[in-house]
Amino acid sequence: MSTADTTPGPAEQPQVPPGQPDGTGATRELPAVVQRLWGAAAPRRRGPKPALSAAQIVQAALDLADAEGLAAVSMARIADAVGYTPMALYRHVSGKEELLVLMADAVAAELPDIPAGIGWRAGLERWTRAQIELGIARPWMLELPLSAAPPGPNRVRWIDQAFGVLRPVELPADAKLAVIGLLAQHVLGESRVHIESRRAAVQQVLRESGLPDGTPESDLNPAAIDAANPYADFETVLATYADPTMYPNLFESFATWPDNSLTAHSEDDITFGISVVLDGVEAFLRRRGALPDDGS
Amino acid sequence: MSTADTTPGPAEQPQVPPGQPDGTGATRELPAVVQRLWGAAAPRRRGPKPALSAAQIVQAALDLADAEGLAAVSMARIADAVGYTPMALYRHVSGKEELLVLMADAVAAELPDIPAGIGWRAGLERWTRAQIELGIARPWMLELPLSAAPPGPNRVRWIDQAFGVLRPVELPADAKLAVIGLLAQHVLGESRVHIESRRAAVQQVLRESGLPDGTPESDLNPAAIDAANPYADFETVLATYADPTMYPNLFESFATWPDNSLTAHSEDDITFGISVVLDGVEAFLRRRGALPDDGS
DNA sequence: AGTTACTGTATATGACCTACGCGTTTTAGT
DNA sequence: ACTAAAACGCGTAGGTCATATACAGTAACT
Repeated sequence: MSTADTTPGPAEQPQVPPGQPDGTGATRELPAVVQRLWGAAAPRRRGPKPALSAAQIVQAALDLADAEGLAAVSMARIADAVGYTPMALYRHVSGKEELLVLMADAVAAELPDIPAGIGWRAGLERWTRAQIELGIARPWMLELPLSAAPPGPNRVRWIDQAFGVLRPVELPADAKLAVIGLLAQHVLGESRVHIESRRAAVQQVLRESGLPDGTPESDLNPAAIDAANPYADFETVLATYADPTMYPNLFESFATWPDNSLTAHSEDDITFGISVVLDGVEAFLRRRGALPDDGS
Repeated sequence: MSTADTTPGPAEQPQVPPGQPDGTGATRELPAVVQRLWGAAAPRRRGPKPALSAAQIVQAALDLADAEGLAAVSMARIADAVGYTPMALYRHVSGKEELLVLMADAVAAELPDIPAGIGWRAGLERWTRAQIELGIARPWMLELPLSAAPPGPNRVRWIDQAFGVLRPVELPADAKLAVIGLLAQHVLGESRVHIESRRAAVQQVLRESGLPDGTPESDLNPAAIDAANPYADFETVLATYADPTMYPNLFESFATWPDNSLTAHSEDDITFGISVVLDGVEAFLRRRGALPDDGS
């Protein structure tokens, strides 16, 4: 409910679709979805007052995705949720693709503010971790076909936060952007791995307890899920099919394994990933002489 | 989806576990797709000799995906390509989900061997770069819903290669696996960014030259694509809608930008990402005392 | 021979996105 | 106040998709 219900964008650009000629000559027509993303301040027009709104539609889509996954997000289901017919949605959203883009930006609104003055490393760690946690809380985000999705206000705000963290670091802006982009990539992969690993663990618990496939995760013992080995399938496959002469290096490592079994991806792995990447970033910053003297 | 309640599927006949149950006690029923992935040597049975094969189907799917993207990969299109009816495919593949898993493993067969003895860092760089290049060559790979996809022989071989690279490094196997997993994540994000950046550049060239949206990339001047600024949309959006007071840190960095414009993601960014991550890995290895003395 | 298992096919179902056109409602311009 | 334009929500329908089901032909085994 606290999400983007009303976009109070001060940049109220009434209805002028093309960018304005502001000297830079960047007068290029922007996709319609961009206008919808950026406030697109409703210019009072004729006709009946709309009973439905894009925000309502997006909210219903978010609820659906949270409850039943992205596959459940269909125009029909959304229309049902808001109490209208499927075709009514098309008055407020150009199509499903645009809806997904709006969803992607809407979730970014929930990302927290990074407090200033906590240092670049702690700041970047918070920035990265917040995104990973968001990805874990809303696994469907990773399924979004974000191919070349235009940036929305909330996502830009999140980038702005990263630049805020990097404010005391003396580095050209393009280098900062490269670092931020690197962390954003890491986030994507890390939450993906975490989610898949958890899904595998849930599957294993389901199989062991003999419950049907559609059992909701809430019916399971959380401790059992944490204890389950998400690599169980992998191990079984290797033991059943794989030939040691075919994968000599893998089996050699297996042999020296403490208990011959793989360890689960967990919270510790998230910390591991962040710290390794930030170590790399720190090396980069040092090499560029970008760290203040107290940043040793 | 797993909504199929106890639906055995049309192609469920060979319940004979094709692999040799070698008495390790790990006799757990594996998903049917695993059997198809791992050889699953067809036991000569009665009936007409199959004219079609799973390999043909997968190949046709790969061709389709390469030519027109993953969205073009439908059972009907594949059937048309191989000259059979859509339902014929289900005799060789349990469904579309399995087909996608088979595709994912099939492309991994093209990954090269990493030569031994080139050192852990150069080896891991090759390993990482090869994957990124594969992702760029086949962008649809990143759209695959690989949720908890079981590993296939080619993918396991690729993991084995990584363990081969890390052979001289003294590290417990689980730590090696964590490092490999971290790099695999990085690969995912890096190719994704690269692809989206390129797609944006193509779009920009298309718009500038006034060509229709469906124009194949091959009709464009490659030099123009390389020269195009993939951040053009981002810049225009910021200039048109964004308020500097709303994104102070971002605009401050903008102000000190050399030429006030963003730089393109290119080959250099791939190198940057790999080197930063490997720097982090190196710091980790050093901390664990895992590097041989000559590895300074 | 008969039996059995396996092949590819034809038909059908349900879900999905969305183009098109309709009647209705409200406001802008006169 | 009156009119006309514009926007609203809806009904219908068409196309694509994955796949369940029933069927006819074929090859091996008994």
